[in-house]
Amino acid sequence: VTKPPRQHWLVKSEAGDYSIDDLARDGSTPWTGVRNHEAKNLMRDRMRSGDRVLFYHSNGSPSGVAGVARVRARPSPDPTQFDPASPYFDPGASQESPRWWLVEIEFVRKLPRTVPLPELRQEPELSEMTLFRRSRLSVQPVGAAEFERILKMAGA
DNA sequence: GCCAACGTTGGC
DNA sequence: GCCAACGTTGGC
Repeated sequence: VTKPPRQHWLVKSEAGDYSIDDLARDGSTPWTGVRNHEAKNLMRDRMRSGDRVLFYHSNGSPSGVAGVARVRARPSPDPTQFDPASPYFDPGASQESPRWWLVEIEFVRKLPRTVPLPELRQEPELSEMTLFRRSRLSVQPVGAAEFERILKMAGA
């Protein structure tokens, strides 16, 4: 039996909203609130338990990759879509046919330093990253070589 | 805080 | 089905 190839991802969060330190404290967290279909489809259909994830702080000064996480467990419906009190409530979703899905994200480590976006942009090996072309996609694939390169840049 | 990019909504 | 208006994201 051959193992499936390891996949790599990047997820974004504003540090003031939910940071790598928050994830370290919680251990793991359901990645709620994604309301973009492409990002949702990646979580529902492509992510596998054990996949490695770069944790990116967006809208920061500077923005950048701050930590490493991993995917845990199977995709499940995002419960916030059913909660009228949640800002992520979706009146068009139902328990029978959920519209939004998530995976659990588990803390692995905080990087020795946050690798800032301008530095990522300057690195030739990273020139094809989805991050630069699809800046608003909050869950996105990352190449294995890109992933390793960024860890090196962080001094990890 | 500003604004460009871009995804979504809704009128027609 | 087109596209203008609008809201949100995220870099700076």
